Amino acid sequence: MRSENKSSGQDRLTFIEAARRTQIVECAIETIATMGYTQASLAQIAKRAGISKGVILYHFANKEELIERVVTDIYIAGACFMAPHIEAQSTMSNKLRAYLQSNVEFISSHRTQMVALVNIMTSVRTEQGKLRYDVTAEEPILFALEELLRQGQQEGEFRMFDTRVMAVIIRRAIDALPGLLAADSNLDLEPYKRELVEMFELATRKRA
Amino acid sequence: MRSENKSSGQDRLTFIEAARRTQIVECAIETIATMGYTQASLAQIAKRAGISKGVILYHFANKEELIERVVTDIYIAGACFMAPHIEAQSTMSNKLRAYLQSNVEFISSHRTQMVALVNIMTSVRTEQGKLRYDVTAEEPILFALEELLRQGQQEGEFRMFDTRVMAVIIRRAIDALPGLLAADSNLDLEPYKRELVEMFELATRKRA
Amino acid sequence: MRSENKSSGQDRLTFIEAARRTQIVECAIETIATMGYTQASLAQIAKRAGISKGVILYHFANKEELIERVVTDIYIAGACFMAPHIEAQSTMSNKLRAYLQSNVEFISSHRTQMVALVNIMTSVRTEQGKLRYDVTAEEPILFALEELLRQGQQEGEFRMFDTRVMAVIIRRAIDALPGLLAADSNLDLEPYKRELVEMFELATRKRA
Amino acid sequence: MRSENKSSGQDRLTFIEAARRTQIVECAIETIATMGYTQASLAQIAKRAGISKGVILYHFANKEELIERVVTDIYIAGACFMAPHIEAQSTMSNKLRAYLQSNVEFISSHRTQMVALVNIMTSVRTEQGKLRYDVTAEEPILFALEELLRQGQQEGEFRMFDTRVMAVIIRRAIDALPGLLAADSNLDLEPYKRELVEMFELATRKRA
DNA sequence: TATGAATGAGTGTTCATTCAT
DNA sequence: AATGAATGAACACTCATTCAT
Repeated sequence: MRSENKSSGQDRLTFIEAARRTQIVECAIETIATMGYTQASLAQIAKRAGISKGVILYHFANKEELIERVVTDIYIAGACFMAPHIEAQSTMSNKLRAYLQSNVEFISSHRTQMVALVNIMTSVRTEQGKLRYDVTAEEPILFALEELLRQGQQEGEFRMFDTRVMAVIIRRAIDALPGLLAADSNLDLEPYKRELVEMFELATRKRA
Repeated sequence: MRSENKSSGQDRLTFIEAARRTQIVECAIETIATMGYTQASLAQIAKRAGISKGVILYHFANKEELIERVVTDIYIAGACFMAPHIEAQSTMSNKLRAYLQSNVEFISSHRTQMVALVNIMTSVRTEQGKLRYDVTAEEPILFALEELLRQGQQEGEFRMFDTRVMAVIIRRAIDALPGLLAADSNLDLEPYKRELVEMFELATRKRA
Repeated sequence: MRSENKSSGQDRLTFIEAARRTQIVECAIETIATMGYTQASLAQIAKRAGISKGVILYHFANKEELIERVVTDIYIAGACFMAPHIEAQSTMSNKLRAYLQSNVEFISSHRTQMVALVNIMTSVRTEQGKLRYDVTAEEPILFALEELLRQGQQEGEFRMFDTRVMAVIIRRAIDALPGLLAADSNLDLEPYKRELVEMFELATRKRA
Repeated sequence: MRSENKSSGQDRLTFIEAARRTQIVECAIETIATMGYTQASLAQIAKRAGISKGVILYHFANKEELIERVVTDIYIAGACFMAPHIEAQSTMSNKLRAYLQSNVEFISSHRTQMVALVNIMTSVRTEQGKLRYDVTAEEPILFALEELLRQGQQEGEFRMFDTRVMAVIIRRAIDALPGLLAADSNLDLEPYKRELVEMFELATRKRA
């Protein structure tokens, strides 16, 4: 098992081990998306997976470790999906549009994951009571977006707004979508995509 | 006590009863803001109030009722503060600016309450696992804002965006602030206010 | 309840509270004496007391706090029993005899308590793995005995042995008795008392 | 493996098998000495040995069997060290002195083992809750010492004390040392050795 | 010979809630 | 109007043990 004897050389996981971990992560996502993080006890997750509670703690040292894995798995999937779209564009305003569009598309095609993710982000707290995975705490993500905006300003495409404020608002606008999906899982996100693109083009472009 | 024998006469609460309820609500707010909703057990709230756990459940039928009171108290205070500012304006774009400005000002001057509120909004769930007090679930608030936007469109001040989408994004942008305050309680909100006003003016105004 | 709101002024406990605490402590003692500390879970103790597990944790913040109470209760009872016997003697060698005799008598008349106590002393460990209540860690007790021995040396009654070593051996010799009782609860301790008195008289007295 | 198919041939163990068993026993000793018996789970022992938990249970039928092996290994080593010293003496009082001295020396030179042993002796219990390896339960050891004392009395070297009581006290005095070492692993045992020898000579010798 | 995987009973602890006083 | 007492279900987590490979 991974968490106990990491001494076994490489981090290469057994086939079966990797499969179990994936299965558990998926069941955790479904459980959290369905019942909310607070109700998603290990017992509930195990029940959904059709395994015993102990199995989870065999593969993950903690509930914390499981949740962290859920979060990073989703983040990585999102980044892998979005990156090519953004890099394919040359101007910064086109990159911003690609950022918004591909992000909404990813959310739209990964609804369960996104509902779970937002759930986690707004629920899990550190021992000091601060949100553990909050957008505002997700510095890397926020910073990358700020960087894009800054570059757009330097190259004369964007007006001189406060990049931190704009980045926060953009992330918040995007992160609203999973919440909307949680309330109505059949919601059509197309209008949101169009509107987001237009709105932030208007809000960022250099004034005439 | 209120919850059990509200039939036994008028809805007028005893003086002492009202005071106790107010005190408990305030302590609940402080506790939630400090430790997060999940850690804010009745025991913790009672401890902060210097009373026994039972007292809370004497004045409120259950924890749910207490939390609901916390939420509505804060909402009412916010609405009372914002309304005059908005009504003082005649054009819809000025009303929107007043909406944004007064909302940020209220948040800035009620930090503890706002942190608690956002905490509740992102934590409390119904039995079905849906967020109980989410912005998206706060139809009245969202609807009022949509109404303002719609009227601005009708009067030719605003361009023809999707009012629901715009309303959601505006609310999300504003609701980001308490989260930022929770992370850094000394944060200066002035730049956010300025930027929000400018951004949404750009995003809503009729194109040249 | 005591552990939660110690704000209530004096440490005066309710009648019923004190009774419950006493009852729980007694049941804890019986359970530990019967099944050993390791098996004496809160569930077992509660079962023996005919109450729910939660009641114990209502009256004692921790299992740790309960155990500490068990230990100090027994210590205090022992000290209260032995003190008058020792103080009644004027010479130090007579005080040592009174110490040994009264201690054995106390053990003999509090068999269950003593078995539980030794059980705890040899089982409970700190987070660093050291015994929490070991004789060797019971400095006050050891120190008091050393003091008696030292005074006996100063007054010329005892020979010049290492007081710390002698004190440890005396305590160990006495602490052996509960273990013997645990193995055979009907064991007659009289011979032990006589022999202990004689042995340590021979071992401590000034050589001819 | 040994426990299951010991019938399938001689009791001769494979080389590799013997080595593994020795290694596991040593790691168990270190783990118990370091963290205390209660914390010394199979997982911890396996971790220290760099092997999987299952290996231990492959070589030992259960935890109990492993612990028993730990205990007997240490006992045998102690007996092998002490026996020659004792047998080299002709008078019984000299034998008693040799017994005490060689025992303290063995303890002093096998600190880890002794700490582990005492840990086990004071922790492991039978299903009925009695100590499994307690001194008082170690009849053979106690009996051998009693025999030495009895012979000393018969040959007129020792006074007529109760041999059982004296044997218990001697064993308890000696068994105190590992506990002292656990608390302070650099403790110098020389004073203890000298004092023990003198004390028990005074306590056992025929009165003038 | 060895291991990774899984289990299920058990641990101490928290908590909203009930109820008699 | 208020409290102290009690409850029982739920929680994350630990552990010795089993078993197929």
